[in-house]
Amino acid sequence: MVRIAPSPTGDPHVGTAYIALFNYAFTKQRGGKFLLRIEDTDRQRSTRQSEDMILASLKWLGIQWDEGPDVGGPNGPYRQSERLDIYRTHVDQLVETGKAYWCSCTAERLDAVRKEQTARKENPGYDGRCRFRDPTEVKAEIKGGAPGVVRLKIPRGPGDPKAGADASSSPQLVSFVDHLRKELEFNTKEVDDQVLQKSDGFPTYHLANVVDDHLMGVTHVFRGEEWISSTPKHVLLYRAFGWEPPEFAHLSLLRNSDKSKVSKRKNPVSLNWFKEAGYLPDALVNYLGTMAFTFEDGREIFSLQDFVDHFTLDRVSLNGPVFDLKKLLWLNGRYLREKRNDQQIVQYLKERLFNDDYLLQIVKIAKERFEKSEDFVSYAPWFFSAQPYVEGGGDGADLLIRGKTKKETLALWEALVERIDVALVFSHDNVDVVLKAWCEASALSPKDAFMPLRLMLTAKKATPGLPESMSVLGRERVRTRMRAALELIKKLPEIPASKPGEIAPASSPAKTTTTP
RNA sequence: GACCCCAUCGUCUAGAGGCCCAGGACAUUGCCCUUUCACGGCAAUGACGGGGGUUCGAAUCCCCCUGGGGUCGCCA
Repeated sequence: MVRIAPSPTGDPHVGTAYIALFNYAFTKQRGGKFLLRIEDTDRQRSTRQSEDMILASLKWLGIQWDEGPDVGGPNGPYRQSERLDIYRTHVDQLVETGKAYWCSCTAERLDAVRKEQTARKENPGYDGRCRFRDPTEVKAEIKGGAPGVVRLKIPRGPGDPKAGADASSSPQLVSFVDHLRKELEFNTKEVDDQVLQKSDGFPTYHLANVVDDHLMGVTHVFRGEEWISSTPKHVLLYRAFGWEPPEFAHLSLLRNSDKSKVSKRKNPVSLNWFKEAGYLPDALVNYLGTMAFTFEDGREIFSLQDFVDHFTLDRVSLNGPVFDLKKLLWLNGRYLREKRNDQQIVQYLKERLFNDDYLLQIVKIAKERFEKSEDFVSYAPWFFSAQPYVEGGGDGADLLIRGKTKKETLALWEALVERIDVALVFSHDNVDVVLKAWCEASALSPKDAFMPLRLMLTAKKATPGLPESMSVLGRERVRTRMRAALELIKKLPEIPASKPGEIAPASSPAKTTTTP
């Protein structure tokens, strides 16, 4: 029994699919079950909409689970928010057996402690104040309104600054086997007295995932490398409950081209985007498979079933693979040519690109501007191409903002992408607000800023209004187009002024015009 | 900074001591096919991070360094 346990915050992530795929292959090969659990313990950020998208995306990719919130199963419920009483019981049990304790420290105090520790060059972490206090006193404070959390009492060894009266005489080591590596060992002085239950009564990931994995009968945990350093906490938790931990294996993380952990700021990561941008699910699954696995016979093109059939842990690689959109594109092309017939492609185009819903949105914002059907095609081709500006051969010179240097322009566009990223809903009205706020904060006039923006998104000077065009394109496409265009700007020679075609002297007054 | 993980072409990787002056794929470049562009075919460029060991012999084993990454939250 394995699981994928996504957190329903935001868009479905390509990393979720990647981890899900490896879990799926491992368990299906040995006839095991695959369950999907929703880790919605973050009350603020979890949404049902996000959950729905994640489920839909994984299904789109053909990765189907045997148990989950939508299909049910013997180990439900599969949403952590529906298992609160279970966690509470378990937390109580830990407190009663002295394996965990209540803590009433405020966020301010914790910050201060961390600061001091950092200043003293100690590792930041909870200092264990409430661990050594009278529990009834702590309880009273919590009743009186102090925040109340429950922390795990990590066994402490000698020389551990957080040990207090609990220091045992021998070093406290925790080890576990990572099936893709070897035995990994940690000293508990590197492990924090982790919060298990937050002050809102919800469990933290650490508690919920351990309790659920145990109760749901999960035998193997395949997850991202980012979890290695919290695995000791989990092992200690299993131990506190008196349970046997599952087998662990940590997969290396997908990377941006600069080798950092893949992120939306540097790469498209939303499965929604891949779907909208015309990537085929089987091609994407194939590609994700190649990110950390190679077939013994060297084949690079394989189906999900092939992957399941041939998967083996000793052919999993641990280098952090760079997610290379170019290679995915090549693969996708081969799938389109070799694994789809003409009829299927027509069908696919209708569904993905020329579906009624999308066309309707476009017509709604563009119809005033055309008089016959073909006008529509010549007027709005950028609704149907991935990167119109870049593909159109633009060099980026006309994307500079009037009166700004290259560097200033880049900073401004970056700031706008940032605002677009955090906008709650990508509706016409919201985009309008975002654009206006950005102009205002940057002391820009829309007149100077909107044309280059329009160009980078559409490669055209005449388009429907920017906010409505952007909202129809959607956040992911807007971000991707902007990022691609920014790369072009970066390659531009350093020219102080920004009027295309105009060579400004070194003593250009451009800089003096940057502030109104 | 502390702890941990990782280390072969620009990228994904093959390679589990001699078969490797390192093989494949993407990307790049050139040629062929072709009215064009693609597709396809052929070819070229291109890597074992550095230093010590072990060994008759090391990309492969060990150590150190370096580099990259992750974690250090009442987020997962």
